[in-house]
Amino acid sequence: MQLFLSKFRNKVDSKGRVSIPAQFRNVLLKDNSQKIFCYPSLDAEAIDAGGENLASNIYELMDNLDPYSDERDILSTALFGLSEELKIDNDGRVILSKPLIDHAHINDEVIFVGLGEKFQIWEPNRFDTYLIEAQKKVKEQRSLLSKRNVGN
Amino acid sequence: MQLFLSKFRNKVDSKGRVSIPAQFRNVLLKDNSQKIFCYPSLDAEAIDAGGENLASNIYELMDNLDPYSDERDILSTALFGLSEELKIDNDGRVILSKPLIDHAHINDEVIFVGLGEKFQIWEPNRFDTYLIEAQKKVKEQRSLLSKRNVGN
DNA sequence: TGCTATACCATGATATCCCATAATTACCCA
DNA sequence: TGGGTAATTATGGGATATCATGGTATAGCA
Repeated sequence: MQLFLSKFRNKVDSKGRVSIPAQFRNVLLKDNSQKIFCYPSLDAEAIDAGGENLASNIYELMDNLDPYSDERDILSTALFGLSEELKIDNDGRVILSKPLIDHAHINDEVIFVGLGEKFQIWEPNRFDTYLIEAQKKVKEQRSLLSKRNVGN
Repeated sequence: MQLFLSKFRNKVDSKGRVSIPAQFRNVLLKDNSQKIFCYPSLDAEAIDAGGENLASNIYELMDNLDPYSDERDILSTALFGLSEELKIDNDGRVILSKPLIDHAHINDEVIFVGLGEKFQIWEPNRFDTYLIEAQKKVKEQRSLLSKRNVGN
């Protein structure tokens, strides 16, 4: 499978349309998908997105639950109820839904960030601060790791 | 099979009519259904709904139960006694019956939530509280649910 | 008559489709 | 290697179709 890599900054136009980066579209095509599957990230103020592949991973999760149980309803509310399939138009654009825009605080520009088998859509400033935080954490962990590694 | 996904907020007009979201209607069409099959949710103050597919799944479930068991009696009363088929009119709307409205405490607006093979109809405020619970639960169970994708 | 359900029509908002353009990138060949 | 040409891409705008919603009219029924 081809992976979503690197990041791109695109505009949201007056009609709410955003171009999916061409590189990402190519990955989606291999996935034979004219849509992207999206949902609000659980840990971040961003949108998680991907193609058929990502979608079917989530469907599989749900398949493991008892079809008519209370538990399944609750989980599928949060997973399916907040997910969307956005059609990609002929020019390679999608329209983000209001709930997704709100969750990610998106205004008139977004960053697409490749994460391998999925990608995220961020409001640019939030992504910057997130990135700085993330790098800080990596450094901390690395110093922990290297101290430990001295021993064995 | 196509799934019910995402959520939509629609109005109930003075005659009690509600538009079924177009996306859901498309799923129902694949199911060759001009009606929706509805019943009060067992565990929630909401309405469960779906197409032919949902109805036949429930019949099937019932068939597998011991004909003279309490379990079957209870389920069949709870589901079939209270279930209805609502016609979808030419403009894509249905009229919710009084019992369904009462059970879900519906007023003049509703939320449609896709849950995969079925969807639910909620009074918006009640849905909000339920959703918060659902999200909490997903986060708790994330480690169980997802090896890869759902989380980060 | 009143009530209810159904069919039909009207409208504003939104989404979708199609085309145009500028900027960038890929390609080719001298 | 460089330079010019062609293809791709992101972005904008206008026209059209779809959708949710409200209203009117008609028919059935008690």
